[in-house]
Amino acid sequence: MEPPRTLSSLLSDAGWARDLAPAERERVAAETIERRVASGGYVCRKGEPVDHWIGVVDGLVKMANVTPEGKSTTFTGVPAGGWFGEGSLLKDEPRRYDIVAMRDTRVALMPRATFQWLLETSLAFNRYLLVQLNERLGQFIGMVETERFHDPEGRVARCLAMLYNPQLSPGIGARLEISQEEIGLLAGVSRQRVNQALQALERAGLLSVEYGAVSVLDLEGLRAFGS
DNA sequence: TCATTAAATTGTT
DNA sequence: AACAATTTAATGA
Repeated sequence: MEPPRTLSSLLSDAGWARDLAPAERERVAAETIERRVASGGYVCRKGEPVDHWIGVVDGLVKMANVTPEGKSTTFTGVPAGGWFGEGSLLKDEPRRYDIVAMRDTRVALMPRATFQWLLETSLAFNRYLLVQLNERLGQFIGMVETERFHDPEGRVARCLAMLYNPQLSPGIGARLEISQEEIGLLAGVSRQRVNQALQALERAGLLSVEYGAVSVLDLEGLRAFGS
């Protein structure tokens, strides 16, 4: 049923690659490499120089920051089909966050030079980055101005709305492969609470829960839930 | 292909 | 946190 996720499918499904000429697409594919990261491993670490724009071919990663005392704060997750790191790449600064694989994951590494070249030549690429930056900004503003942090339903709803973004991953269907435990790690909620919250959100008609996955039925409803 | 088993995930307490 | 129930994946005949 589900086609296997590959580097080439990630590149062909990506919204920013749609308008590329065949030759341009070939160049991107030739210069982008794939790397496996075991569950719990670092894709990249805070403070490292930024040499790549990174896409998630398969799996799930989280952007997090750990204090020396070991307390970790997770900012957001990136599912298969998502790209990240453009902020540090554009500003030419060291990596600001740790990127940790939440399960066995394959990532695509696009060299800085390729990124720059796309930035200068592709309108679709610029549009994609604009939408992505704006989308993130909106989500973080929502997090700041909302008081709903404390109830699990709001946190889970917000977390899923951030993960499932069809605007950034047009090829992705409504189905989001993620376990309730992983949602708990991202939302900062216990797995049990995630379970309860998902059932409540399902009753509200916003999503449907499946084994090892959830299907988003009403993205706007999810976003509005925490506000 | 089917039956059995192990592993992962879910739902409840 | 612990437990049972359910689903999926793996194995071998």
